[in-house]
Amino acid sequence: MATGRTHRPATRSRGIPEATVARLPLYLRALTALSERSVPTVSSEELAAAAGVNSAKLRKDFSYLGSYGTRGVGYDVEYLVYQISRELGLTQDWPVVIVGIGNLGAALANYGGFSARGFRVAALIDADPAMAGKPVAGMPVQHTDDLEKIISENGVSIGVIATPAGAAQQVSERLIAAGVTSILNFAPTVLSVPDGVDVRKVDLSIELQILAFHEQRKAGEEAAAAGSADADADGAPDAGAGAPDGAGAGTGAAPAAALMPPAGRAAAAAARKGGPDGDVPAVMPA
Amino acid sequence: MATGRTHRPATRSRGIPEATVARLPLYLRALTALSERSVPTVSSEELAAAAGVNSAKLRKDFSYLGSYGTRGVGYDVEYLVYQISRELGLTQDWPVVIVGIGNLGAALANYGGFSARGFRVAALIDADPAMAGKPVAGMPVQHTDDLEKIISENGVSIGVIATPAGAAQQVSERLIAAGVTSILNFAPTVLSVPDGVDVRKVDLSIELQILAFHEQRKAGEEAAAAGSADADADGAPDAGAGAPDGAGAGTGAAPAAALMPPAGRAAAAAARKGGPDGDVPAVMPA
DNA sequence: ATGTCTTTGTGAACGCGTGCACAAAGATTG
DNA sequence: CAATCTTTGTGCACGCGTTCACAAAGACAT
Ligand SMILES: NC(=O)c1ccc[n+]([C@@H]2O[C@H](COP(=O)([O-])OP(=O)(O)OC[C@H]3O[C@@H](n4cnc5c(N)ncnc54)[C@H](O)[C@@H]3O)[C@@H](O)[C@H]2O)c1
Ligand SMILES: NC(=O)c1ccc[n+]([C@@H]2O[C@H](COP(=O)([O-])OP(=O)(O)OC[C@H]3O[C@@H](n4cnc5c(N)ncnc54)[C@H](O)[C@@H]3O)[C@@H](O)[C@H]2O)c1
Repeated sequence: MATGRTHRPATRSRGIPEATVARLPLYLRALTALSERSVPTVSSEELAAAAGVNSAKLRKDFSYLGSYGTRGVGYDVEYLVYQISRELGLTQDWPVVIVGIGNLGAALANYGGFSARGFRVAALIDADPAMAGKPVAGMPVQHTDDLEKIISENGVSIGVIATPAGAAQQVSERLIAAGVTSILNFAPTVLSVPDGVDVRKVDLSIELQILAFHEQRKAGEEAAAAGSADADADGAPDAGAGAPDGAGAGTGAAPAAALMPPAGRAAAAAARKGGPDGDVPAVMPA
Repeated sequence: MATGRTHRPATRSRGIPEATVARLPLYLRALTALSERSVPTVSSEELAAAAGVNSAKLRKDFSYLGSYGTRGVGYDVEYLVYQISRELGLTQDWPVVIVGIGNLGAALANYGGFSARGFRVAALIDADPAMAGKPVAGMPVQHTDDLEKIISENGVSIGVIATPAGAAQQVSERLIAAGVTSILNFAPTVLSVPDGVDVRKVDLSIELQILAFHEQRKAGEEAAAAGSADADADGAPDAGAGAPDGAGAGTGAAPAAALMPPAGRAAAAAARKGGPDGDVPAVMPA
């Protein structure tokens, strides 16, 4: 996920819970699809299924927006599309700049889903002089020197950062100084920004690591289940992925032992899914 | 953000809370940086600052892994790097396939951050016959026909979907049938998957919409504050930056407004940042 | 050893988010 | 108009996550 937003009491602002806000785009997408099929109304049950959420949750979410449904019937699709769009601020135009037009930045620039929802790529900015003027997605790349001018002249308040991690903080500072108050950061770094500026991050690496964690846990459970017959029931497969935990020098032991030998790793690895996967070196970042 | 995971009791699994798991990669990144600078130990305070979280939260997170710190001193960097890596399952090799080698897929394939953490791109798969054999990121693109074989032979359990939305569900089904149990989905669709399969999604459009919501709210508050004297007095650099907003591009073509009630739309638009227009309607979400 | 100082690990309180369950509201039918 | 059926809107309870605050643990100095 991309999470983010610098901490904030969240209170105040009479408004909608953060969790609900994060789901509104999901509802909107489902509703738009229904709208295109000229479906006039939907029940909370149907819409919830389409959006992949619980229907009670959906109704509660909508209740924060007001009472837009009709009991016994459901919600008017078109009306709800409008209400959610308005709530999200999509009834206005949001110029956006993308900074760092490399592999990812170029892909983003070419992405059609941008303009589909009221967002407009106002400019593409890169520090590489060789890129300046070069057209990407039918739009000339502009040099970082003009960043402030571009932000200011276009009234940009949302910036997307797709530069290398090392440049991200500095780029964010320039964007903010120029007037940007919302940043979507693709660089794998924690951005430090002043209050009042929202930052959301998208980090591929983190997503994969979270998946790997669950994958490992699943493999562990599988191994445990296979090992002790098949009487799973509710075994509560301890987190430590089984073996490796207890074995490794217990807690409180002298920490100085830098890298420990990957003990029971073999077990978990062997328990992997089907497929002749013999090797498995203990690859480790350092 | 990317959020996701199909619902799940979440409880059970004697283990680490989901929220903690999501932060471990963050800690790991900060620790890796310290490790590269040969810093031997860090306090929870320092590390928390580097990771952008609360120090109490960090300590509690680590407490789920065990007692790896030394009171009065802090945490041994190398040791912690190892423990977290092990917990996340990064001490083993995770082959990954990317399906849909278009703009985004190609960018992902070229991304170096993949292999940096134990993930290895095992194959690039696309349905376009014209792509087959073409090298992307030094690796020949393979055709979808061989998807099952590729998954099976490489023991792949993590798949990345970067196809158009329309193809995502079907692709996920093929991946799952072939043995994949974790999916990172970049297509803007809700994937329906069986229990036991983890799905995380990254949706640029949703992130932007969430930012737009907060941006709009900020603009509303600002307008309200400006209307009632200038009682703010809170350092804030006053994001406005004085852009000739209202006049220029502004809210050019009304996007979806053509629909139902033409109510507060004008007000919302007028409340955009900067514009020192006199009016100031107390823009408020209904 | 003893005392002081630093920092961890965690008990406890609190707030947010989720989901159940149901009364109320309105449509629909007779 | 009354009865019935459908679906919303929400009160309530529960569990997870966050944060505070502090006792205990250990390092370090004397
Ligand atoms: N490519 C991916 O799939 C992917 C996935 C996840 C995260 N990321 C992250 O996104 C960022 C970009 O990735 P990429 O693969 O496109 O890298 P890239 O090297 O292809 O592109 C980076 C671009 O940023 C430009 N740049 C460098 N410093 C700059 C500055 N100070 N101001 C403006 N532009 C600057 C460079 O000229 C280059 O064009 C990296 O931080 C990467 O870690 C990429
Ligand atoms: N480009 C971005 O920055 C971006 C950002 C967010 C989300 N997305 C989403 O990511 C997805 C890919 O975006 P893109 O810009 O790379 O699109 P694209 O059209 O450039 O690439 C899509 C690729 O998928 C391939 N494909 C189509 N059907 C397939 C199938 N059934 N099996 C395998 N491959 C198939 C196509 O041949 C093509 O190469 C889209 O769903 C898009 O909405 C893209």
